[in-house]
Amino acid sequence: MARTTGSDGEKTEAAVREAAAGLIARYGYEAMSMRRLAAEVGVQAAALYRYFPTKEDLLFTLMREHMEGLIAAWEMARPASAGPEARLAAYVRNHIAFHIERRHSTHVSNMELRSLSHDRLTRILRMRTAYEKELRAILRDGAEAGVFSIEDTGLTAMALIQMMTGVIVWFRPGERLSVAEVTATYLSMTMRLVGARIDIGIPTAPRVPADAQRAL
Amino acid sequence: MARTTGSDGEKTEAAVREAAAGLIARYGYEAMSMRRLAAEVGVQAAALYRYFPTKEDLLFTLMREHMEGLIAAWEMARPASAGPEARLAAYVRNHIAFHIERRHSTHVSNMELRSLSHDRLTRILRMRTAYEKELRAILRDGAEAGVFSIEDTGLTAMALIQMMTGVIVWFRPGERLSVAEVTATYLSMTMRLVGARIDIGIPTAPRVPADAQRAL
DNA sequence: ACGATAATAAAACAAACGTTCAATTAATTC
DNA sequence: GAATTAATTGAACGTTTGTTTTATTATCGT
Repeated sequence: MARTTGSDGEKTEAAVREAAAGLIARYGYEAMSMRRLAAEVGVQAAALYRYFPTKEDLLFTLMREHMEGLIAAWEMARPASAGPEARLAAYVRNHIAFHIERRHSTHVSNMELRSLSHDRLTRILRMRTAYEKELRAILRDGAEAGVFSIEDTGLTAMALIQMMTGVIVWFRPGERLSVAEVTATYLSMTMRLVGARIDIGIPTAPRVPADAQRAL
Repeated sequence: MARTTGSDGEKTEAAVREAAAGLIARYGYEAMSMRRLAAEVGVQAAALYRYFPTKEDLLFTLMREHMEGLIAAWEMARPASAGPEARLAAYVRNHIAFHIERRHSTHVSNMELRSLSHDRLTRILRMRTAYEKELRAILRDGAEAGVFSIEDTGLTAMALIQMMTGVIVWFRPGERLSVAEVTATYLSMTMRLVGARIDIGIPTAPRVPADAQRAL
């Protein structure tokens, strides 16, 4: 009734993170009890407190690492120097790929913000704002360069992000559409939405050519 | 310690509904206790059970009435016979207006589905699907008539709905933009997104003419 | 082989939860 | 004005919650 054979702190902590993201995504933060989480990991509830002082610490860790991962992914994917269209395309591709790959933590980071304390909420929102600022900069540059037609940069950025993040609500891998197909379609919807004239770079998608593309 | 002067069943029930929508939207269904809700209404927790047998019944009632209201609003707003552009414009206007007006119940209906029992979840999703089907029909008609350029009808419908519903996440009345301005901008973003050539009907918005509208 | 430490189990805590029940008073009906 | 019904209170029930404490065992460095 104590330490079990083969137990390893790092592995347990990783298992807790993953199980927590899954359970919170499915049932919600408040609905997930520490005992249920412990059972999912195959451990007693008290063991969780060796890795996370409180339940909220666990939630905050998941969110912080999600946002850090998102920003890091964008910094890797960001083109060093390119036109607004190419930068926007890179942003869309990175955003959709990241959010589909990390569905659970995306759900957590988007739906459970209200369960954070004021300070921690502020810190997460700061990261989010920094990430969204990148998109606004791209849109502004494109509008000033005359390659985009945008009425309101901030509003367009929010609309695009909501649209893209919404993928995780209905997308299930292995159903009608592949990730590449979804990404390609969202890319052309984005380009049309911002008023870009040409559909730059859909090279990754071996997709059936669109039946009606006259507007471009 | 019993019936209070001036107490009225109908008024209390309405107050419970409204307070519940607000509390659930702010703190989440699981985080809202029946005692907290009762305190908000100015009543004891036991009194709530005169109107709603269980907490989940209350949640389901809020969601069902939200969806019924949304569908009813669309049936009122739907043009009897008009082209796809006008029908799409009506859909967008109705959707945004309804969701901004009923921010709280929208939040509830979108975020708390997982707290419903299987049967009730099915019933709510059925209503939602019926509502979304209207949009898909408009998009399909427009694509077939050649006035829209759409790659994937279902995917475009989901993208539009996510984009429009997302308004409630950041929009706060009385800030930078008015409802009319937001609606007008979303309308033209929608029209561009579906590849419509002309921007039919933005007559309701006394907006500063967009600085860059070259694509239309 | 052994001491130190890492990892866990088991039991317990007070607090909060949804819900029920009997008692009590206001409003309505006849 | 008495009888009936509507609306609510206050107290209580058994569970479940997040968390703490203490004891116990596995692992690792030496």
